[in-house]
Amino acid sequence: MESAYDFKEIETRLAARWVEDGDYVAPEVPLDPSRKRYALTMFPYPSGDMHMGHVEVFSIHDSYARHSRMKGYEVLNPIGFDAFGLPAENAAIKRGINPREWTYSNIEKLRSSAVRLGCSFDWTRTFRTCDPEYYRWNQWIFLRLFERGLAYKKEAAVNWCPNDKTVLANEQVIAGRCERCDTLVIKRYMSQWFFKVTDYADRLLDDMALNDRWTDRLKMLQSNWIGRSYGAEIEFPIEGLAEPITVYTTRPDTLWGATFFVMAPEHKLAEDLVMGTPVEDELKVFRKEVERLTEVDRTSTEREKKGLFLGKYATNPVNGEQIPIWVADYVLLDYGTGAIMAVPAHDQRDFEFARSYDLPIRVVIQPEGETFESDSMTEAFPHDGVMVNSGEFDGTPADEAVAKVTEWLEKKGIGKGAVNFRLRDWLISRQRYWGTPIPIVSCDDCGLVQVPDDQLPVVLPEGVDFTPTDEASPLASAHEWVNVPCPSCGKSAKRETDTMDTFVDSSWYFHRYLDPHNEEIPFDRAKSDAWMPMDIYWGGVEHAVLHLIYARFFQKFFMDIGMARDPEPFPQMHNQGQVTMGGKRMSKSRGNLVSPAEAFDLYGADALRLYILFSGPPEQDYDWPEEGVTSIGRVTFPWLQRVWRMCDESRTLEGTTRGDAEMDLTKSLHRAIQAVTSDFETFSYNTAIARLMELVNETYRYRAAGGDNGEVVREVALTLLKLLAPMAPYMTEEQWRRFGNEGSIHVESWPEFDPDLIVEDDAVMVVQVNGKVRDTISVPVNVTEAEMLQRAMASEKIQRYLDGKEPAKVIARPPKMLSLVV
RNA sequence: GGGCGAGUGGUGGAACGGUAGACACGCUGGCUUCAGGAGCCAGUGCUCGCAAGAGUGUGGGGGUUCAAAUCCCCCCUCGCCCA
Repeated sequence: MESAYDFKEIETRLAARWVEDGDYVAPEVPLDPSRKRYALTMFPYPSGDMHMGHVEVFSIHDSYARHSRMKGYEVLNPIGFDAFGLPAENAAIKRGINPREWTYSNIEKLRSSAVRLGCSFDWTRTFRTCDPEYYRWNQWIFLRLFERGLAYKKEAAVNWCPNDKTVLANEQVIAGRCERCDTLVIKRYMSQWFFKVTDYADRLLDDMALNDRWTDRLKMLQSNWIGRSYGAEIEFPIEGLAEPITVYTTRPDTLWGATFFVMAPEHKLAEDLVMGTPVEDELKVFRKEVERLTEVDRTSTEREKKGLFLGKYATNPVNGEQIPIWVADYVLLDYGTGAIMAVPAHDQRDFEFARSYDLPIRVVIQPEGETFESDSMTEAFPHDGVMVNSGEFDGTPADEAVAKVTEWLEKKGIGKGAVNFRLRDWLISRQRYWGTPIPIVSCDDCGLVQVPDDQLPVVLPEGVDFTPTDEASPLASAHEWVNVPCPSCGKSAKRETDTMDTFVDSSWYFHRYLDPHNEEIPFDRAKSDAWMPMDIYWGGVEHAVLHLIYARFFQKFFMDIGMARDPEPFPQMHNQGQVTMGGKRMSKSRGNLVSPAEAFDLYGADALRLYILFSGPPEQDYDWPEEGVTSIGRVTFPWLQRVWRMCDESRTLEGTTRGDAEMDLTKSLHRAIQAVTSDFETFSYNTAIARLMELVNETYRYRAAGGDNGEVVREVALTLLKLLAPMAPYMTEEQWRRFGNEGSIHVESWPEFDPDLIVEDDAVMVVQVNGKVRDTISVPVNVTEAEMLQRAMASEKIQRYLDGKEPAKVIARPPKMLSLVV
C-alpha cells in the first residue's frame, strides 16, 4: 500500500526520539583509539534564528558524522554556543533587557532548529561560553599565561571603534574598518591587555607543515598574516636625543641610499623632538589630519603622501651623512619600529614622497648592464641588482648583498640581522560588559595581582548599566564589585574592569567538549589526548586568520605547560562555501532570506539537507535561486517522494523471476554502493546524491519494463536507504522501520559492494581516427588489442574514414579506447 | 604591483589526459486525467538537415600529445590574500 510522505509528523517524532534515546552520545573516551573520529564544526554565535549558513555546514558535517558511525567509528560530534559578544549587548540595550535573556532565547531557537534539522549532536556535552562554569576557565588560562609573562598590560596606540566604543584586535580591523559594524577605526593611546602571540610566531608558521590536510589557500592566508620577513635592525643616531632610534628594513643593502628618515606621526619621539620648537603645533595639526585616514589610505600607492619636516636630522650610520627627519602618513606606528630609513631610489612609496617634497634620491642598486640616473627615474627600482655608491660594497651582487651588509653592520656594532613579523601581539581587553572579566586586581602597593584560583570565577556583576561610554568600561560603575581587598596585602584595591575578547572563548572550546563537566581544571589531559587531534574541522573561511591563529596559539601554550600533547589541533580543516542570493549575503533587511523554518514547514528537514548538499561541492559558494524556498519543492522534495513510493511499493512485490533484468538492477546497485562510498570519502555529497538518483531511475525503469521481483527491489530499496541515511536521516529511518526493522538505520553498517557484481561483461569501445571519434563498438571487457583492431577494421564507418589507407599508428587502451592514425 | 583560485548548455553542476555536459532544474512531446497539478515514459549543447548524418563546442590565442575542460606558455574577466 502506498502511504503519504508525512515528513512533518515523521521528523518531529524522530527528532524527539533521537534526543531522548541518546543515540549520539559519545563514550567518555574512545574504546578503540584507532577507530575514533572527533568531528567538529565551529560553534555558532546565537544571533537569532538559524540561517542557511548553519544549514549548509551542519548538513555537510552531520552527513560526515553519521557516515562515520555507519563505517564503525566511534564518533564524537559535540556542539556548544559562542555566547558572549557585542550583538547581545547591543540588542539588550535596545530592548532594555539583560544580554543573557537575549542570548539564551537565541540559543534555544538555534538548538531546536539544529534538532529539527536532524543533527546528530551529543547534547550531553554542550555548553555556553557566557556561563560562569565555562568562562571561569578563560580566567584560569589567563592566569597561567600571566604567570609566564604571556599576558601583559601595556600602554599602546590601539584600534578604537567609535561606534562600538571598544578597542579591537588588529585582526578585527578590516581595511581600516571595524569588522563588526564597518565604522572607521581610529588610533588611541590606551593601557591594554595583550597575549604574547608573537613569541609563538615562528612555531605558528613552521608547524603548518604538520597540517597536511589543510588547503594551500588556508596555509597562505595564515602565512600572509604572520608575515615573517628577514632583514636587519639598524641604529640611527638622532640630533637632540641621547639614544639612537632603531629601524627595521628588509633591504639593508640599500642603506647607502637612505637620504631621509621618516617616523610615524603618532611616534612618541616625534613629539619629543619638536617640543618647544615652531614645529610643535604643526605636528599636532598634522596628527589630527592623519587620524582621519584609514590604514589602507595611508599605505596606498595611489594616494599622494603627506609629510612634515621636523627640523632635525639623523645620522646615516654608514656614511655619517646628516639626513632630515620627517613624519609622514605612509609610515605606520606598528610596522617594525614605527620609523624607517627612506630609500627613495628603491622603494616606491619613499620615491613618491621624495618627489613630492623634493628630497634627494640616490641610486645604490643597479641592474646589470644598466645605469639609472636619479633625476630621470619615474619610479623606484625595487628589484635585485648590483650595489653601487655604497663605499666598499660597490659591485656586490644581489644574492650576497643583504647577508654581507648585515654581517658588516654587526661587526661595526650599529645593527644586526633581525626577523620581523607582521603578526602583532593579540590585544584581548574590551571595554564592554558582555564578556569574561579579567581576573586581575590592581593594588596601589602590589601592582597587578592575580585573583587566586580558588576565588574563580570572577562572576560578571548583575544590574550594571552597560551602555558603553568613551571613558570607562561599564564594569567600572559596579562599585561594590570593583572595590575589593588586594588578594596579596589586603588593602583596598580595584578589579580590572575590562572583559576579554570573545576569541579567547573559542580558542580552547574544542578541548572543553572532551571534558565538559570538569570542575577542577579546564579539561583532563587523558580525555583530551584520547580524542585529539581533531579528525575534521569545518568552518567559515572568514575565521582563517583570527580564530585559527588564536586557537593554534592556545594549543601550543597548552602543550608547553603539559596540558595537551599535540602541537596542532586541527590537521584536517575544511571551509564550506557561502550561501547567498543575488551574490549577496542573505539577510532579512535585504529581503533575500530563505528561512530554514519555512523550508522545514513546507518540505521538511531532509529535503532541505539534500537540497543544499546537492547544490554543489561543499567548499563552493552557492547562490540560491531568486524564487527562494520553493526551489526545494522542484528539486529534492519530489525525489524524496519518489524514493518513498519506491520503498512502499517494493513491500508488495511478489514476483520471483531471475533474469537479465534482475541481474542488471543488482549490478547497478553494487556500482552505486561503490560510487557513493568513494564520494563520501571526498565529501562529494552532490555526486553521491546523483548516483542514488540514477539507481532510483534504474529501479523505476525496471518496474516500467514489467520487472516485479520483490526480493531484488527490496534489496535495492533497503541498501539505498542506508546509503542515503547520513544525508536524509528522517525519511530513511522511517522507511527502514516500515520494512519491519527494529533498531535505527543509523546504527547499521555501511553497505559493501560485491566486487564480482561491479565488473561489466561488455564495454563500449571508442574508435578514433586521427583524433576524432568515428564509431563506438560494443566489445567484451577482456578484449585483446588484436581483436579491437579487427573489430574496428570491420566497421563500415571506420573504413570510410580510413579511406583505404592502413593505420600508421595504433594506440589501444583495452577495452575502451582505440586510436588510429593515418 | 605580487601570490593564489575560478571561468563548462537557458540554470545548478559532472567528467583517473581517453565518447564533454553524469545527475538535477527548466523546456518539448507522449501516457494518465473532465481539467489543472502531481505522477510515469521519452527527447533536449549549438549550427545545418525531414532524416541518416555532418560540422562545431569547455573565457580568448598559441603549444605538447594518437588524444586536452584537464598538462605548458601568453592574454582577458571575476574573486580572495598580501603590498
